[in-house]
Amino acid sequence: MGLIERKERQKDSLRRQILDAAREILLKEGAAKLSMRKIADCIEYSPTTIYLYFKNKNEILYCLCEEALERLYKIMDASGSDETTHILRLRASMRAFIDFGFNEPDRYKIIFMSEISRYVSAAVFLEKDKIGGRILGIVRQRLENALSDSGCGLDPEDAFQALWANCHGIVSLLICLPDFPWRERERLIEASLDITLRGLAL
Amino acid sequence: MGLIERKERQKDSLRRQILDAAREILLKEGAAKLSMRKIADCIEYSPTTIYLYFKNKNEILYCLCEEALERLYKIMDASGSDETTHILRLRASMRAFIDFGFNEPDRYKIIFMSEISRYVSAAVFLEKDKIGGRILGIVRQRLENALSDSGCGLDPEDAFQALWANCHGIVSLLICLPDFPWRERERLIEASLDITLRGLAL
Amino acid sequence: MGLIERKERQKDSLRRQILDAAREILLKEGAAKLSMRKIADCIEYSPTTIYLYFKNKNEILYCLCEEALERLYKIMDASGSDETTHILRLRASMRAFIDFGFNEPDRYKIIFMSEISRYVSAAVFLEKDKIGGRILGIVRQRLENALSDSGCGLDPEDAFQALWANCHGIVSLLICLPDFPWRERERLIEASLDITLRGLAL
Amino acid sequence: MGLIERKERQKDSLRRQILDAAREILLKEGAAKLSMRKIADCIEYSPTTIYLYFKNKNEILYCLCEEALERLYKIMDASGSDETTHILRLRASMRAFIDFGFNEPDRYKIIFMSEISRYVSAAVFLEKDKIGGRILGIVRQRLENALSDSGCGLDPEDAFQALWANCHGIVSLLICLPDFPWRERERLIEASLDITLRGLAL
DNA sequence: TATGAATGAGCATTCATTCAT
DNA sequence: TATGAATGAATGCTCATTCAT
Repeated sequence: MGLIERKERQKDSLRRQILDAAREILLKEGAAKLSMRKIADCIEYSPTTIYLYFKNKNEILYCLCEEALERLYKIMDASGSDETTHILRLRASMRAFIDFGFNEPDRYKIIFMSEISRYVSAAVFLEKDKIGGRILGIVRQRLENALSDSGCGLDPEDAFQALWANCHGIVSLLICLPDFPWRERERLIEASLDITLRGLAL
Repeated sequence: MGLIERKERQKDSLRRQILDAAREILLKEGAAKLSMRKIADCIEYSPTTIYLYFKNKNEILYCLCEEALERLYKIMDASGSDETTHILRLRASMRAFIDFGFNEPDRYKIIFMSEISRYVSAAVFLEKDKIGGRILGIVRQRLENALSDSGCGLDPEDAFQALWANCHGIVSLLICLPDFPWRERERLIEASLDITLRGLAL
Repeated sequence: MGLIERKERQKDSLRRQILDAAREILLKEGAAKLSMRKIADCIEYSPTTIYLYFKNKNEILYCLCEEALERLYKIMDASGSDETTHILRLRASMRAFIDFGFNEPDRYKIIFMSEISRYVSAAVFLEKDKIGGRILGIVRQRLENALSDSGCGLDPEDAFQALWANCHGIVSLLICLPDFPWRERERLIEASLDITLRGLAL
Repeated sequence: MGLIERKERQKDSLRRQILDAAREILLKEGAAKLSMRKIADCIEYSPTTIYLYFKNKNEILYCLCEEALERLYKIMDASGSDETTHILRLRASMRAFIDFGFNEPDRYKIIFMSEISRYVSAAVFLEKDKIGGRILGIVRQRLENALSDSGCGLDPEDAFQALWANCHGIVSLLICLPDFPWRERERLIEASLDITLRGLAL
């Protein structure tokens, strides 16, 4: 392997380290505490060095967002693969979405609840073949399948959008008001899924 | 009369200006970017002056939240008063909640979607007789009434929390991703309400 | 008593209140915590009002210094009146001086150890008939009496200055380094007086 | 050599400038008025830069104090080495202490007369092997030697503390009230030393 | 006599970023 | 490729003081 390639690899590697550090800080200390200096300390390079790999802090956040979307995609894609009916597969992907929100709230927040989401996720969700579009596509497809099974007359896109909103609602509300005396989480999620799916006559 | 009253009014007015400026900044630039100086610049007073009207930054945030909650309460309280069944009253208050989100997104965001909610509204939602608690109480009561009519076995608090989350989901997701090709809003809201209420067997 | 006089009295009275408040804060919370606002709060007038009675904060400190000097004078003047020999009277006034330092350290500091001392006390100590001069006069006289009794050949002014410095040394050092493991205070003071007086052949 | 060394020197130099500026301000305007900004203005760098050389303001104060103490130690350590008796060596170190006060009043004030001493030097004087402790140790040892020669029954620690206070008294009083018509300094110092040592029966 | 309103200057500290090397 | 040095802008907040009334 030639010199150039090795250099390229090394370059990639530090880039990776930066993103990993940034993500770790983000997940551990929250977005407010994520600073260039902290990233630098973490990777044991000088803050200046980071600017050789990323234009600025925002670009790092942008990349984190992309990563988070990829992570969500992978989870959604894997969800429900061993389920036997359309409805169960649909339900599995809704669960996966919600679980992602609770298990990795900072990633969820960066995708759906942060400043940056306005600039990043929006675009990414608009087009079907972008990663955001593919994530939605999974759920949309399963919902369509389930709906066509059930023969109920609901418009699939109406249904999909409402369903997505419901899933988002439960995650974002609990994240925003963590101190509210919520029902035990597992129970609440299941109740919510039950209601939504029954509402869709599924 | 006369002088004192005028002075009082002037004092109130600057207080108002401060809150208005703060709200605007908060919603335009996010909670992290809201600073006393920025408020001061905006109202064209010195930062020091703000401290004559508010003890500190937190008090401003608190007031913003309180104001928004009072507005929401008024709306919720008035909703559905001319409806004839429990279900219709319930549906009316869900609509009112959602409409508030779309008609006054700034206020909605302050209550349910900003980081400040973590410091302020939480407490306000915890206690039944605080304003947040009273807002929720309206919906909770109507839901209970409707559920007891229907005789379905759902736990009312489970149902309430899921229902709240669903209402929040539709508002917050549309606010967060305004560019997504949503179904026409009215149609989407109604579809969502239909689904949720049907899911509750109402 | 006429109106003018009464007004004068009232004016005096608020002036007094201000000084009393300032002194209290000074003694209770230390010089660093003495602020105009705090004085105002304490006397339950607005900060602005203080400026009707004193040009600025410095003038208040100046007055406090004068007061402290008067207090010290009174103490010194009363000291040793029941003692029967020159030496005992001298020793009593040295004790009085040192005790004043420890009992009222903030007053002592304002006279001998503060910024303001540079501007106030200096002048006040230069002239014999100013209060500072009169304080020193008491000790100086007693020392002279004692020395002339003893017939030792020391120059009285040399002796006086050394003696004063010694008294100041013990107070100021203990105030400045309060955490040092000093001998028990009473014992230390007496030892120091013993040494000094013996050094003067008294 | 060359580059690194030069850089090192430059780095040291700015550190020095900061400390020098801080010392100057501290002594000219008092500890309360010493601010990072003022230091920055003085050295014509931005306030931020100071934080590249010192963790925070306290560290600067600490360094100032340490430096001054080191200087005093060096002087005390060298004092009286050519004297032939315990008493003369003791007297030489008292002179050295007093002379340090008059020759380098800035440093003396930092150690013994500023408010910073309360936060910094205290600790440094408490432990025998810290620099402050070592300074005192020199005098204490010489005094003990002299006392044991003389066979007088004074408690050595009592004597030491009184002696220290006396030396401090003469320096600090003359510094505080420079305009007072003091006896010629040399004469006054010697008179004071005579008195103190005679008081100790030495 | 008293005050409410307002301010400019100041504070320690943190941050993202730039520049010369 | 990497960095050390430096900075401008920002943060929340306090204080002594002024001015018009």
